[in-house]
Amino acid sequence: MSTHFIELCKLCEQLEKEASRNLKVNIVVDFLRKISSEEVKFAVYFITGKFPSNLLTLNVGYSTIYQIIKKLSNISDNQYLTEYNKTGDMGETAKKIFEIYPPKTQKTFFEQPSTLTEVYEIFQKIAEFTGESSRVKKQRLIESFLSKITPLEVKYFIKNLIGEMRHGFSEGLMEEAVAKAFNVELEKVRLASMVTGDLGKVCEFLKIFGKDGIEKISLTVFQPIKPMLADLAKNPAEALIRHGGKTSFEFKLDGVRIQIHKKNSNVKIFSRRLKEVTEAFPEIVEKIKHEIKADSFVVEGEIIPTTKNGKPLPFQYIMRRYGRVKNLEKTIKNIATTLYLFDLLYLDGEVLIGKPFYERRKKLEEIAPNQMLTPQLITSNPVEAEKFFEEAIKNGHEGLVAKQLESAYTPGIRGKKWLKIKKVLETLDLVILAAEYGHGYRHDWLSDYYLAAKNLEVKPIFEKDYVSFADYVEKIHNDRFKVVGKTFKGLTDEEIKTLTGKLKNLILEKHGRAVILKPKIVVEVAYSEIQKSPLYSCGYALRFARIVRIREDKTIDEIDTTEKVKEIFEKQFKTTTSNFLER
DNA sequence: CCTGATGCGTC
DNA sequence: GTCGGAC
DNA sequence: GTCCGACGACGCATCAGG
Repeated sequence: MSTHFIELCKLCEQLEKEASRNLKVNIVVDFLRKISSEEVKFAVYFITGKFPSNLLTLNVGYSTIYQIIKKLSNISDNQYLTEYNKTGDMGETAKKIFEIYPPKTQKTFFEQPSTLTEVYEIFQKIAEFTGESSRVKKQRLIESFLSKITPLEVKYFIKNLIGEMRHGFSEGLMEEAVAKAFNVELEKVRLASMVTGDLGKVCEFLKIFGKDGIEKISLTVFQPIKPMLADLAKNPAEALIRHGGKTSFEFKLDGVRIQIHKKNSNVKIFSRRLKEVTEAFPEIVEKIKHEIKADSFVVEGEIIPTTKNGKPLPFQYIMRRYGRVKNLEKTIKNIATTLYLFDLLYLDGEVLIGKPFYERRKKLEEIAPNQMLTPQLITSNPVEAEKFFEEAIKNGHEGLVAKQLESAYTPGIRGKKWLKIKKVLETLDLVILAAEYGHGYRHDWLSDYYLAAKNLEVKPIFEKDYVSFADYVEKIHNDRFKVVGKTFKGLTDEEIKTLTGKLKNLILEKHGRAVILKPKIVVEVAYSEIQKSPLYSCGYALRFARIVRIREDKTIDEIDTTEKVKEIFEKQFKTTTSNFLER
């Protein structure tokens, strides 16, 4: 017996209205129970709005869907914008538009509503189109499907294309629902989800084999596992307290997190989101083959970009290597990498994720050469810990990760057992030069802010062509300010609401959902790093910028300058890699 | 053959 | 990746 | 303590279109 997509859409509408998590879970539990084993995994994907990334890559985004909605309903940009502004949600907007302007179709009489299987097949087909004119093919397929279904189905089909459900029910609560639906302990569901990377499959397994089916799921070589995550701690001392007085500290390295699976001479490297990236790192594969003394294993670590003699380079460099298929050999010559391992999850037939961290690390030390391990310090002394932290920073790393010695490798339940401690940089005082209306629950507020520093060398760029909105904003202000980033983080909803009111009085120009402002509001901004920017005209951008507070006490004459930004950028890597960066 | 738009995945 | 809000 | 939904910069590949 198959389930209709419209039933699932109605379920999602209920989730959207219901605030209580427990009730949301119960609604989904009932749904999962009555659905067939063939379709239950589709339900899991559609409700959470996420397909396992190794399963489907749609290559359809916001922009394509916007064109489709416009074409099918024949509305103007302004009509769309007016409707979108009411909710800030693309699916809901399409639903409303199609209710008033239904797509012209040749609807067959007696057409049956689509089943979950049929809808999934559409997604599969969308993903399968590649190569020449594939974008048109994807678009046509979506258009023809959207013209056949009801506005409510359109809403959720589009939400699934984008992957933003906005009904407050995501992976975490879905795990709870699955556990409850099949009478299995939540921890077991989470564990199974972690080792398969696919909660839908876990659910299917439970449907077929019943509650004992969960015991059959365990870590397998070449089946990537979801990585254990870390919580944030302010400083090493806090980490020590939270870990009960004694803990293991490791350098926190700024690269890409990877897990490496090996069986005999076969090696595969997987990313944090379980994508295979073996091709991009042939030198790592060789190292693994020759320098680790074991036949089959799963290890976890970080690949960071380095100079030839192993000094860390800025994060941006690793991205030139990551996922690359073109000019791979040449890039390998220019950007070296260094592999650091920090965990061992499986070794020669034995699954180790249930074992305490110190034991896994000990076994890792037995099979891997010392220089391949992340530097570690086990201590109960806050002073020593602080020194170790300073050492990490001095060597050009991000900070430390603290790992409770007794902790198993688990998905994020019962408190995160790993804690990251990151270096703190001095904040910058910047002016808000433009803003954008937000999306979803923030659609009524100017919640995304363009942050700019004072530009001392005022050389207006009237003759120069601007390429980006940020460039245009600078031009409006005669280049007196330079944009160094955008942020939506740090203010409370209440502060955003108040600020929106103030900003509305400063509007110079409106551009769609963006506004250009008189320079007036000064904010103190924190960030984790200053990057080289190919986008902003001043050449620098803040990484992970967030507003610390609004500086009512400061005027725009007192904000920081682009010179200061440049100084901080240069200071960041001075100790380790300045020579490399200058060439 | 080159360039800009678009989407994906890393942090 | 980081943050605030809600349960 | 946990989960969720807001969205950032960057670098790559791919495709559309001149």
